[in-house]
Amino acid sequence: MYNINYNQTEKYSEMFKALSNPYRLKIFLYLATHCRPGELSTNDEMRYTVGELGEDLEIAQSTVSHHLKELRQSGLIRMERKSKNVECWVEQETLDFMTAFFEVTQD
Amino acid sequence: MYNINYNQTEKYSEMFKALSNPYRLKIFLYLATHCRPGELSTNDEMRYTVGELGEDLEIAQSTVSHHLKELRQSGLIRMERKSKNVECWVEQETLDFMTAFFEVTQD
DNA sequence: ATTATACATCGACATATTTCGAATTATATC
DNA sequence: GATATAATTCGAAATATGTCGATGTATAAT
Repeated sequence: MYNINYNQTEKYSEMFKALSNPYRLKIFLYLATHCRPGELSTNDEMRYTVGELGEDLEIAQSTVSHHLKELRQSGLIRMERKSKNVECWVEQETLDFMTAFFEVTQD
Repeated sequence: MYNINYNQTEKYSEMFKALSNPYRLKIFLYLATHCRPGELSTNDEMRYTVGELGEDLEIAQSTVSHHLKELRQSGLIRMERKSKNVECWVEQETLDFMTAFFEVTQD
């Protein structure tokens, strides 16, 4: 019998829920895979605005906004207003947290 | 811009949905963490029956059955009838598939 | 101040999920 | 065959989620 941090299961289930919706998963993957290696998420080049995501992924604007909010609340992405736009990018720490989950399940 | 297997996003969102429910996540973690290293899932010792899961996790029996079905359909666990009981265990291949997801999001 | 652009929130409807007791099915025992 | 045990399916009610047009709000430009 092994210790697992059962306190964190709520957090994990929230993040899994965030990724369970096809639109949200697509948005998340789009952000994650457009982060070129070596570049930091602090670099404007690899952030996407709400509008860009809607256009690129062909999702209604209000729907994108709604889903981004959920992704943000679960901790998977971060958002920051930059003048008229709101920029979005993945939260690396949360990714590491997720990766840890599947390490716990190994051996 | 990086290749990602967008064909597999449906499968991934299904698995994430399976883990998004607190009960299902607990069941899955219970199965996963009670697999002691070195033992194979083909070993009866580390399988759990539907009834055991319900008792140990204090979930109504029909609820457990329902959630196990969803975990199985998403490919996260396997089930096999053994006389009166149905034994459950995690599907290692699917775990690897999940782990791969977060490797894709890295770098 | 007016106008334009980008995003968030609201409202509303449709659909899906969750949960568990009750009824049903499968298997074993006597 | 009758009974007991284990699990699935059914039914039903409550709750949650998904979607998007319409409306509201924040910022910038003129």
